[in-house]
Amino acid sequence: MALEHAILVSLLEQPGSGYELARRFERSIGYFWTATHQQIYRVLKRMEGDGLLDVRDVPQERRPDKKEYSVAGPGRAALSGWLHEPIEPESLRHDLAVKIRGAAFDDPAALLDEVERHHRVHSDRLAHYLTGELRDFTGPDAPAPLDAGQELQHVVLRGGIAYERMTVAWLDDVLATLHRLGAAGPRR
Amino acid sequence: MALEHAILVSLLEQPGSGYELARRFERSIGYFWTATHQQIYRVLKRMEGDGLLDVRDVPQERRPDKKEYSVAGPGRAALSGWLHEPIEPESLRHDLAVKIRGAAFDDPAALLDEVERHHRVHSDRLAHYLTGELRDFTGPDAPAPLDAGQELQHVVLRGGIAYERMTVAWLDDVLATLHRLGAAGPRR
DNA sequence: TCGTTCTATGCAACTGGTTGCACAGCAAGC
DNA sequence: GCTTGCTGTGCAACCAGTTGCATAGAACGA
Repeated sequence: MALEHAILVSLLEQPGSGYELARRFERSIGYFWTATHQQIYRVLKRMEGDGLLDVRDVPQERRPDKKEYSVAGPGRAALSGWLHEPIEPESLRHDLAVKIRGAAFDDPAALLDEVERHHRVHSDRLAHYLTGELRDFTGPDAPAPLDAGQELQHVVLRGGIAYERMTVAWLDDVLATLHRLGAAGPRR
Repeated sequence: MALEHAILVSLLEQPGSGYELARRFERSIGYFWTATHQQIYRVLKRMEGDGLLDVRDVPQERRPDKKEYSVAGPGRAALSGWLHEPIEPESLRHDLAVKIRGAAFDDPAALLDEVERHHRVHSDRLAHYLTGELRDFTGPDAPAPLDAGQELQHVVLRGGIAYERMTVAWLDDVLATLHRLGAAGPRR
């Protein structure tokens, strides 16, 4: 259950409410682990019950109160334990690849729009990551000597950048292949 | 539920039993969608009940009988419908990245073994994919002009190859970063 | 002959994640 | 004044996927 661990890491980097966590999962943490707010609230409650997290009610002006979570001692221990456990190298789960192979039994050209749409999404993500990298790590406003935490965040971000770059290049390959098949023989 | 669709594609490419499907999910289809035999049997049964698949009992010599599944008309229609639906571009779910960010709050050097292990697994997968590519698509024994289905299988395999290559390169980057941090200051 | 491996199928319990819905206060624009 | 959108929290139902276990015949080597 890596969501728990992702939450621990995120709260160690910066304590926050469920809502704030949900927003982080749309951004940085979400680059490599996604979660909806419903799930986050549920897991936070369980983790609090298990003593992994501390909560603090924070009244706010001009907005609803929030519960700010932070990592308690046992939470830190749980994370440390997990870090020392081996995990399975994970495999892809790529619907689009299933579709592409399935297109052999349908009209390959019909996939063009879909593939182009994915291409746009991944290009946008790539641009977004590159902007973030410039802002936080390589640009003039970035902290001059990065500390260990920042170095590690950067190497993870470089992974996201590499992934998106690779995906965009592959989708170019897919598009070229689909065009080639469309030109050769429209359908089976 | 892409497992259903992955099964349809696989059975269209070649009818087979649950057991054979499970083996394919360890190989080619498994490059981009994984499933255990328990799940496959359960889904096959449901799909048969829904009329998407036909079954045929095949007695075998020297081994237990098997049920050979093939795609029925409605199954083909279901696949075609799905191919025309847009799907969400998916995001990574990468435990290792969570661990790497978490290492900032523990001993980064302790991750070295784990990262090296993942590096080996991905290198092996890459080698395996490249062997398969040579055998089925680019080598002298490959069919000379590929048909549409083979072209599409090949472009998907190229995606797997690109993914593994990218991952191996990134893990090199991660290793270098961890070494650098270990040399600079052992722990926080 | 005995343990192991391979083919072949399956159930049951659990857990993690998704989807749909609800409530509430406040701000901003039409 | 009304709708829209943002912050903030949550429940309930469902579904997909994992884990552990069970069975059974045949082959194969120690």
